[in-house]
Amino acid sequence: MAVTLADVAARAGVSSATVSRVLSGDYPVAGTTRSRVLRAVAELEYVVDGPASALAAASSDLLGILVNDIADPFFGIVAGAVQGELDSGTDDRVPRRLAVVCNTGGSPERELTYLTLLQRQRAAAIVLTGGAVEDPAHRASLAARLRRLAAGGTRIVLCGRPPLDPLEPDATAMPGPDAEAAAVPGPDCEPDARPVAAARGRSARRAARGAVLTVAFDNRGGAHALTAHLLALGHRHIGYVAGPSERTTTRHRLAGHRAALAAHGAAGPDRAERLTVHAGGYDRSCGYRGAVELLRRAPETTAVLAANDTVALGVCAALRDAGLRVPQDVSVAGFDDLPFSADAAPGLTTVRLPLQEAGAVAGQLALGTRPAPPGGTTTMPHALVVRASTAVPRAGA
Amino acid sequence: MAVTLADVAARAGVSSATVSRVLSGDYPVAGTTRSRVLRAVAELEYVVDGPASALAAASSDLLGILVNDIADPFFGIVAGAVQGELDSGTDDRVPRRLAVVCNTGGSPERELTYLTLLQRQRAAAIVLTGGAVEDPAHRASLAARLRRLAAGGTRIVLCGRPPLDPLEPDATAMPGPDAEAAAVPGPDCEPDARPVAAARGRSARRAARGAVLTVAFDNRGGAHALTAHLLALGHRHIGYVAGPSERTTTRHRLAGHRAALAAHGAAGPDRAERLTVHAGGYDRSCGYRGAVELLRRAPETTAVLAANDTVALGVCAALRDAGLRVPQDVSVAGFDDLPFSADAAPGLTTVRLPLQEAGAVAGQLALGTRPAPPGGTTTMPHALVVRASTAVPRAGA
DNA sequence: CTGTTAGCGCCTTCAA
DNA sequence: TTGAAGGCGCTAACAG
Repeated sequence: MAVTLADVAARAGVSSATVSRVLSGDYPVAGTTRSRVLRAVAELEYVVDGPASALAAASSDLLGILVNDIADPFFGIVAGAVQGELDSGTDDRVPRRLAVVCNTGGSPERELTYLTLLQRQRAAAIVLTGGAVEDPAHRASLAARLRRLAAGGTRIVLCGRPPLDPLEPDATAMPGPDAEAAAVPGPDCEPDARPVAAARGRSARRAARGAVLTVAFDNRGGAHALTAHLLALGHRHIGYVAGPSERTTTRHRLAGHRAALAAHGAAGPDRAERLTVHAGGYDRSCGYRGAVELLRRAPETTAVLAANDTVALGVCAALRDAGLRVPQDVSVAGFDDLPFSADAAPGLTTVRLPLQEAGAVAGQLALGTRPAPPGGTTTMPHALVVRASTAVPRAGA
Repeated sequence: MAVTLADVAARAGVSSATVSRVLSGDYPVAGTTRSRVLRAVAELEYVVDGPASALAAASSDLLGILVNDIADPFFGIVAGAVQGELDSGTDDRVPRRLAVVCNTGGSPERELTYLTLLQRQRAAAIVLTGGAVEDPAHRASLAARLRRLAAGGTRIVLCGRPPLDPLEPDATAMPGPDAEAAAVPGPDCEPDARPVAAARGRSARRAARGAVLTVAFDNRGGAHALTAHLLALGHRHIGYVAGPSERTTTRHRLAGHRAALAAHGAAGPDRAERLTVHAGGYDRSCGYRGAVELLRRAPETTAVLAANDTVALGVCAALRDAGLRVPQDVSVAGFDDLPFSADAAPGLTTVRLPLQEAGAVAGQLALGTRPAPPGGTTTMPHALVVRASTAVPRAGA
């Protein structure tokens, strides 16, 4: 049906192997032959058959990107940056690799499902972005799955979620470097993760092969900085509209928040608990509902931290609808610094995460363009961005 | 390296053909055999080799989605909806198809490039979303390319851009139905497109095969409604911060705007021209710069229409920075009704486009789940959403 | 530098 | 209902 290598070969008067070599580029071919082949290719409008080529070469040029919500700019920015790396490396007009963006909707099952689909396509690399679901069963099966894929040669990169748990000593028969790579805790590891001292130091070079690499955000540190900012302004009744409770992102940000409160000698755990509302998701309506609930529970609240910028907008809307002004009556802060945050009215105080950069790094790691970092984990810096949505609490408070 | 069909067959004590049949499902196999095979599959953690299967079956389960900017929620929402259709149809836990989201960045070359990549992967269908570039050369080569793909059996769906131009009578040797399908003008066709009367009526059923289908937005109508709304409020100096000039979306929205002005006997073409600023893109900063330029050219402006909601936010920011209040001093309206628009302060008056629905329809068309519409084009309705960013002009104006 | 020759892993007739 | 066998289009040795 379609035109094949053999057709081109016949037209150019060469063997199909020669055509293949011309097309793949990385093999010496005489100039005249090459141009003759290229002409035939053009005349016949030949397009390589990806599946056949992948089968024969036992490799593919697909890069998978898993996102929790493709409609959320957070993921769009990261995914776009990952994809951008595909086009950069090559000088050719046509990038060789294809990025496959898969929308899991935050569902663990779909995450696993898409992993299967990508494995089926023999994806060269897979980048998992955004917070991970914390359910122990899923956590374990996902980790096992990823390790197996990595061991099979698929490059695996986690972007925006903590590294895989360290392996149990006997969990793998192969003396692979995965264990060490995963064992050095990044900032988003469990606070109580015991550093495996013996594992350090010898893995940096080997980590690139078979290891699960990580590009982490400092969610904990960001939330800490944000809370410290509010405390410094004089706030003592700080509410927190958190994301879904079973997500790593949620827990780490909350932990940073609580740590800052504790360091300040501010609230006891039960009060902090009362001032924390778990929204069901990361969208605007969750923020709205969360704020309503928070005001009901704790009308004395003078500041609200939100799970992210989108949620923060919902919080602002709820406050406005309740007749409260931001920041005169209540301060509000978000997280991520998405593009619209600067344009909200008032401009949103937030923590900027370098999404673009993180995506680019993840992409390079996935392509093998960038050496694996020591320990397997790169941590991106955060920056507190103070805008107009936070101010000193009103006098009466 | 990986476990193959033959391995499973050996384990289950059957032939590889039987395993293949069990896995593909659509073939009679004895119950006991089937369960034995499935057990072997599970024990070996067998995963089908996509490329091999695509090669042998001469078909693939990849669906391509081209977007102009994956970080823009407009595209995220549409792409997410398209992808959602893949998971719905099947009752299985594992959807068979994989969506490939490709980010063109609005570049014609990359659009063509990704088309090649998808063709190479033998994608079953391709959905092109968002406004198209209007450069005649690109337009022609893209159309030719899409028609060829469609003729080759790839389902092609345009979502959010106008249908392909009608074919020249002799442009194709095959008596394919494409010509008719593309010939019935949707609302976003050229105003002067001559309806090919003879073509009507006989194509609806056949359009599904080999035709390029379209899901269109009524950009023209939406802009008309928005402008009429401002005119009704009493505005007479209405500025327009348009998108990049060479995009279909830009031109159609602008045309609707101008038509409304003309119908109202409002502005002469030269004045309308002076009040129109072309931003270089669809992002916030373009809106900001566009508004600054507009204020410079026409300080008497009392209302500004923006290319879309994101641009509108930039416009609002520029106005605020210029000491102007929205809507007291200047009214602002956007387009699309993205989620954040409701939360802007003031809430943005805009035109709601059913992005989710359009994406779903496009997905169904691409999967063949939904019959092709008569004429090949489905037009989605728009709705004017009036919020707080538009009001009557200030008294002095 | 170029041609020849085997497969890659699976699907799909064709027989049994 | 199941098995055997050929080939999908390409790449990667291995010769020449």
